[in-house]
Amino acid sequence: MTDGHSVDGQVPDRDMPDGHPADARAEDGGAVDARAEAGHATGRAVTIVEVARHAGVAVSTVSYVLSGKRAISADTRRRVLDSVRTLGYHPNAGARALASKRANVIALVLPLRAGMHVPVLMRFATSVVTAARHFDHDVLLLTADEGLDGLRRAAASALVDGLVLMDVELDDPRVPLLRRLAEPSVLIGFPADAAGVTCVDLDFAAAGALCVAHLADRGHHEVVLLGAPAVVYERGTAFARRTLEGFTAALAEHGLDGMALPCEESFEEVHATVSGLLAARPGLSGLVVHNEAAVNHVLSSLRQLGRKVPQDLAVVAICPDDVAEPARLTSVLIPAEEVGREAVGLLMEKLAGRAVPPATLLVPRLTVRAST
Amino acid sequence: MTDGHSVDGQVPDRDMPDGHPADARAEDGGAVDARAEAGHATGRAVTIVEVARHAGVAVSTVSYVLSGKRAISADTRRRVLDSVRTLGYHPNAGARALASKRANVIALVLPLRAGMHVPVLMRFATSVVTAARHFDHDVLLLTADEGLDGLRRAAASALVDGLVLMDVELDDPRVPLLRRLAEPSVLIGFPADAAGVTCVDLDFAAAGALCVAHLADRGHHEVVLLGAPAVVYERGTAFARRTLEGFTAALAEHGLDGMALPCEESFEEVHATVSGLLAARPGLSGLVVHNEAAVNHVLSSLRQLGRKVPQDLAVVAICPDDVAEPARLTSVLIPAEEVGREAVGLLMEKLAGRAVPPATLLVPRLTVRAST
DNA sequence: CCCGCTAGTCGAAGCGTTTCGACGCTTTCA
DNA sequence: TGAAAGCGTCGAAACGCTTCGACTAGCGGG
Repeated sequence: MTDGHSVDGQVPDRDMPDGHPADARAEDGGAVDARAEAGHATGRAVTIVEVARHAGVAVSTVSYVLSGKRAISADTRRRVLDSVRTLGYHPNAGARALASKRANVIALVLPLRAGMHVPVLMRFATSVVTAARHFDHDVLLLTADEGLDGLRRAAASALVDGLVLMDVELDDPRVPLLRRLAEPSVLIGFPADAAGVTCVDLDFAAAGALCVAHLADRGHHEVVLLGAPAVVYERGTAFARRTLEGFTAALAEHGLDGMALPCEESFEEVHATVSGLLAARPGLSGLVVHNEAAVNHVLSSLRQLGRKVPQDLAVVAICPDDVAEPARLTSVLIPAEEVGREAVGLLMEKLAGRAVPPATLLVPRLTVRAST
Repeated sequence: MTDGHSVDGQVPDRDMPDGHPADARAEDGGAVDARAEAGHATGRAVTIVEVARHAGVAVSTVSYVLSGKRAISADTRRRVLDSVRTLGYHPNAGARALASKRANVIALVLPLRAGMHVPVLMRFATSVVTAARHFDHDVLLLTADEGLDGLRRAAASALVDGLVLMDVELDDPRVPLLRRLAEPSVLIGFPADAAGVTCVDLDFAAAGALCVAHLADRGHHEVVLLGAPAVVYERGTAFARRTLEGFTAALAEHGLDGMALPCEESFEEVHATVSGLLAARPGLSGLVVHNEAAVNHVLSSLRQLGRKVPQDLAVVAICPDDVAEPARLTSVLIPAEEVGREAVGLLMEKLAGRAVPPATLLVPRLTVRAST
């Protein structure tokens, strides 16, 4: 409940005892960086020349202090850093990009397509932003509307140094373009032909298999996978297909009976699917749900049909923890944070000119909760 | 699947079999020709100097053709534009920003807080991106993690020209900062003290009142508002509070009996709230739901409790159309697209140095569907 | 004692644009 | 018939930073 304000602690200019921030004058007294007019949004910004003058050194020395690319004596370094703080200096991003040929910005390309679970997408997105900031990079948001031209434009104009793409399809038109782009890129998800591109994702095939193995362990003989909406499969979305493959293979491997069904996201459709399924398969005792939006509906539906979880039916979900946890669902976590971090990490490696593995598959982990 | 190549057609780099109109510098000739591979992401990018040489004009002329800031003869314009296309020229964003003091990038600040409905947030976000692109601007994504420092940094380094902030609280710590920033900003939502900042949002007070009026029209005498999770109110989120105010005022105005309740988002909690409510208020006949995440649970819950909508209970929702439509809910639309577009439009006006109204309230519209 | 190092610093040359002032020409209009 | 007022174009000066090469000391090794 104090969440809304927890951020404040990190912020120097809101330390006022009462809620009403006093006027700018009072704040400036306290904050180190505020003395220069910089604190007050005056017109012109502080430049490196002024910092150099203030510290009594050459412009290049300031630059080297800030970048650490050459040795600087402790004394000089301190003086420069002091001046930077006193004047409230922030390097001009455009000038820096022009001179260094690095914008320190990466593009996050996220097509918002039907059937994708937006909250999960956003978790990826925020983890990418956070990770990028750790490398002192910012994130430019590119959406589908502009299509390939958006990527081309951002790359060609040196607006961004590299790209992270989400929601990759098996036959994704962006992939051939990426192969030809000078800027490095990392995909979250796997296209059918991943040659020449760098990909990272949860190992969904292993995840599907893991769910089956868990249910087999628990002694179930007949299990069904409720997956993404049909449109997602038709489009060839990689993660959905791969889960399906892993699930199917594991079924055979463990000698279980079962099948997979796509699953829409409205309560009515879920309910129809579930009740149809239960009617058709009286022996069914295990359910794998790989659809964040539908998973709660599935549980409601089972409740409404009078089936107890896990007594009558065991349920394993493949979804983020914040969906699984409140519902006390045994689940394979979708590690959005980790994937985003990994993607950015790989991109930074490529930007540094280092080689990276073309494919990174994160090992799925299953957490047992109350539903199996 | 041919998409990946159809766009390539726009980069006419195959016009070259014929020699280019004799380039004076033989030595450079190689560089120009190499540009033919521009479509193929070769190393160095085309610069305005090469375009100027290719078109046989001065660099400044190319710039003026592209910016339209000075009159250029039709003939020259055509030649320059041809060269631009032939060489696949994209102005360097950093250089442009440095020289013009405009990055052509705006920041989208979106704190991802508990209780906010992410899909709705994303609709705002994408509409902001789309609108920004119409003004030839890109969007930098800033999240909460960096807090105020993120804003300060982006603004001070001239990374962005202006900011759009979402999910504004009544007492938002970002507002005082914005007032002091040189960069213009627009808030989506209203803080308690909106002096000195530009805000735009749906008129939630009017929306709440509109729902009550509609129910009163339908002859209901006792109505309840199911709102956002409690934490959202405690935090002082403006839109939640304002809906509440509008609702309460309208209740009095129409002489209706009723009250407002916060509402959590899990099915169990919703169900508890709803059944408690029905037990406590046997006369209740109308429900206003302002909680995108809970609205489907409310309907499930009513179904489970054997209450028919709208016969036993009328339901009006305040939510985006894609939630209301499938459920056939009478609703007041949250016009995310329109709000985003308006916010960007206002920001562009401010960037152009023009005055804008400090507050823009979009008039709510109610769509009658099957639930009332 | 000279040489070559290294650490620490400086000056200046770009980086690719935009934009300002200037320069010839034409038109226009007192 | 000039003066004034465009029009279309050019050259060059910024813009604020990074980075390269050069320079100076101080120092250890031959």
